[in-house]
Formats: sequence, structure tokens, C-alpha cells
Amino acid sequence: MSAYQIKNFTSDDAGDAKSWPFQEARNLIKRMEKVKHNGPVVFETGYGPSGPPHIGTFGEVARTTMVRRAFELLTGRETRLIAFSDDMDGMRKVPPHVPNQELLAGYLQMPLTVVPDPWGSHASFAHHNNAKLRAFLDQFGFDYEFVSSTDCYREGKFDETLIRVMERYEAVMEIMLPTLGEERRASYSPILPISPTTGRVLYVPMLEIDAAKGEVVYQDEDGQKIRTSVRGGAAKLQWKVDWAGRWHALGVDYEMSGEDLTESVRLSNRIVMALGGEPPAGFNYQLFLDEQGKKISKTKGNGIAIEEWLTYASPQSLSLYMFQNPKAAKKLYFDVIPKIADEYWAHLEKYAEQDGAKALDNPVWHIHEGKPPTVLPPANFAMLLNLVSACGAGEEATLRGFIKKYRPGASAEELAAADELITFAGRYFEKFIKPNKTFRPPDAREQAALAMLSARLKEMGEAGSEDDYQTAVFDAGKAQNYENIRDWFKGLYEVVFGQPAGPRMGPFTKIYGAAATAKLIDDALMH
RNA sequence: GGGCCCUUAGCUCAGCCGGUAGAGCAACUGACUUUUAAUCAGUAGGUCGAUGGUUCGAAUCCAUCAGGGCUCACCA
Repeated sequence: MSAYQIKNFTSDDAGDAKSWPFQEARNLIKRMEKVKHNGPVVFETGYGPSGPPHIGTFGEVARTTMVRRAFELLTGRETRLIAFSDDMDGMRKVPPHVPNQELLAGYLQMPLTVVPDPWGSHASFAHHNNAKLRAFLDQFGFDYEFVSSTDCYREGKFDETLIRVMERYEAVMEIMLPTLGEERRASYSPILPISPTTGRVLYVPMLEIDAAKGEVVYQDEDGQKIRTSVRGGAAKLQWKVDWAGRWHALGVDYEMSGEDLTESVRLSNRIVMALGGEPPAGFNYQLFLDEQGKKISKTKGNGIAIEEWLTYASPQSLSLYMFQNPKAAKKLYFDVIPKIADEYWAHLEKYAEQDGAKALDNPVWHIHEGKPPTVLPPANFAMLLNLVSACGAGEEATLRGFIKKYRPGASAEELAAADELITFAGRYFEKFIKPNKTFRPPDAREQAALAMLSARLKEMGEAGSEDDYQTAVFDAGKAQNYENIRDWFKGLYEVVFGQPAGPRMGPFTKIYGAAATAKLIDDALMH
């Protein structure tokens, strides 16, 4: 049973909360005062199904959810989150790294929901990726409604908006044309018909537009002039107009997006106004940087993938990363993981003693949608890394033994939480610490002390108590007249464990074994 | 070059509807003959990117500049 830390907040508390999700929520409130509808307030996130969901997808949904929950607390209003998939978009190029390249090559420019699934498991390429998106979001427990662009068009949900765009055709063109290059300007159309003969999404000019009938005339790929209704999926809208049209049709009240889309947002805002709507609230979050502070690009493969993060730390730690400073470009690389992981636990611990606006501004309130868990692991990531580092990976039982000694009062739940951390720490150690471990040779004094300790441990065998072993360690140090006994320990850790600190030696020896410990020491002395 | 965003202690970040700069970690000092990133006590460290302005008063508002990021053909 997992328990939550539930706190009650007054409207004053919410009003005083200053963290960015609350500020965003207040912007949304301002918008809601303008549009005044009584239905659920609609939040939207976007997804492009030409590739699998990634860390940016997670960030957008996590951050949007944070604003959503803050808004709910501030207003008490009902909300929905739409995870929208742009699966009617044409496939511009065959995505690399998928099987059956030649098969897909025959479907260029066709809607992604028409392109066959290269893995053969779903109705289409887009269906495959859409399923991935849902599994991905479900894995984190996000609350959302999946909406497919193709379904919206085919089921006629966007018909009215398509026709609205035709009615406001001049205004829309006036907004779009100045942003286009000369060549594109000549053939630009906000409405993209789907060719009835080839099935491709056509980027062709409209020869005729009849808003009253909802019909357009254009030239098909074979040169034939076609007059068609735009309804029911016969046509779609092009990018910025599509975005605006979707806001209009679905009544989107809030959507955030990456900084690279700043200009698109501006244009789509103007377009939705031309359609007679009010742009949603939202802001542009910053992109992530890699180790060297360069922009992360999927094709370059720098930076870090979400699976990689989750190999070494919890989704909560990733949420914390997303919570912090969304408007500053931040380094997203492996070396931030241990710090963020422990900051998460520190925030969670602090939450227990906070209340009012302070608690609402605590990241864990946002990460856990108002319900942070009560259980803290009895040891944090840095400590576990240290322990793993001492006895090597694959010694999980040993680590558990340590944790039980370290926190005798730890509950089963806490130990379970620690288990997860042990796994993470083990992996992190193998990948990032082990390769960089540096064992230094002992100096003469250390050599003497270590030799004495090893001999003593062998003599005592496995029957000694923790205290006996601990005393043996001290005796070895004292015999060498260390003025500060800590120096002896420091030296011992550096020589034997390859790091400046380590586990308490008595319990370590008891759990790890006296003979095994003596062997560690002997091995170190051989260097 | 135009537009938008960012720049607070060594590091990670908080503070920003104006009222003599904060946290954690790192550093340093002291205590502790038993050390679990030890612990405890304490110290130091920032002209809040720079310069002007508004103000009795600015990290907080305005302007300019610098550095970094994104964007300004096509596609999304």
C-alpha cells in the first residue's frame, strides 16, 4: 500500500503560490475570462507519429499536466488533456532505422495512417507509433485523451473548421503569404487535398473555392481537374493553419510548445483569430542542450534518450528536471542524473514539513499532481553509489544488508524503494564510475596497516562480530600512530576501494565476509 | 541583420506585482580515538551579465549593450 501526503490548501494558499505552473495557470485564467465557456478547460499536447515518443514528448506532457493541476486547484474547474497525434500528415521521407525501407518508399507523401506498419503489427505506421505514444504515456500514469488527426478529419470533426478557413481564405492567405518564399508563395494553399487517385497529400494551389458548398477545385497529379467537397477527410489543413484550425475545432485553451516553434505559434495565433477564435494560453519552453552545451538533435544522437534516463533514475527525477526552469536551456546529460535524483528525495522529505503556498511551490506537489508519496528510501542515490562502488555491482544482497544495518527501523516499503535505487545505482556505477575508478598504491604506513588488518581478518575468520572487525580496523590504524584516524580510513578507501570514502568497515566486513574483505585488501596491496 | 527567450555564490537552483541577496552541495575552521556522500558547530564566498534611467529605495520596472539559445527557403 502506498500512502500519500495529502494536504489541504485554501484559495489563499493557491493565490500565493509562485512556482511557474501557477503563474501559467493564472495566465490561463485571464484567457478564460475572455472566452467564457463553461465546459471543461482543454489542454493540448502535440505528437508527430513519424517517430517514437521521446524525452521532449515526456517533458511537454509532464509540464502541461503541472499547469493543469495548478489550474484545477486555483479554479476548481473541470479540465481535459488532449494528446493530439498529427497522423494525417504526409510522410515526407522514409524514416531511417525502421525495417522494410523499400516497402515504405512506395508511400511517400501519403498520410502516416495510410503508410503500412514496417513492423507489421498495426494497421499503419502511424497506428504503430500512436500505440507507442499511449503505452509511453500510460507507463507514467498521465491522464489524457488520445486524439488522432486522421480520425478527426475522417469523422468530419474538422469539416466546419475547413469550411471556416475557406470563408476566411483571404485573411488566412494574407497572414501566411508574407512568411513564404517566392516559389512556395505561388502555389501555397492552406487546404491540402488528398489525391483520390494516388492517395498523396497534395501541395497544390486551389483553383476555385466555394465556401458555401464546402467545395474546392484543384488539379490532381495526373493533370485532371477535380472538384470535391473538403469534408470527411478529402482534404486537410496545412501546418500552421492546421494548428490554428485544431485549436478552433477542439476548443483548445492551453498549449505549450518548444522555443523552436515560437514563430509558428505567433502565426497560428493570428490565424485562429482570423477564424474568429481566441488563441490558447501557453508559453515556449527551452530546448535541451548536450554535454557541451550544444543543442540536442535527434539525428546527431547527442544528449540523452528517455530510456537512458530511466535506466539510471526514476521517472520522478525526470519530472523534477522538467519542472526546473523550463524557460532556460538546460544541459540534459548523464552527469546531472545523480544530483537530480537526490534533489527529488530532498524535496519530498521537505514537503512533509511544509504547508500553504510553500508546499504548493515544492516541486513534488507538481510532480505527483498534488499527491506526493510518504515513503522515502532509507538511503539516497549518492550513498548507494558509494556502497556499490565499494563492493562492486551484482552485490545487491550485500547492499540490502547494509541498508538494514544502516536504518534498522526501515519498513518493508522503504526497503523496496531502496531496492529500486540499488538497481539504478548499480547500473550507473557500471557505466560511469567503474571505468573512471582510480586506485592509488599505498604508502609505506598504509601498506603496513593494511597488511596487519588483512592478517588480523584472516585470523578472526567469519565468526567475528561487527564490532570486532571494526576494532581490528582501528587497531591497524592506531598501530601506525595516525594522529587523525580519519586519515587512515581515507587512505584505506582510496587504496582498497578506489574512492575517498566508503562503507563503515565493521558491518561491511561482516556482511561481505572477513576472508573476502581480506582478499580485497591483499589485491590492493599487490598493485 | 530582424524577432523571441535566457544570464543570481565554484556547481545545481530559489527569490522577481520594488524595501539593505537565499538554499543544498562544494570550500575553509573547529570539535569528535569508531569513519555509513560520517556527524556536530562555525566561517568565508555574489558590484544578482554590463551600463544608463525611473524611484526615497531595483536582482526585481524601463532602455541600451554583451554572451548564449531558438527562429527568419522547404517541411512539421
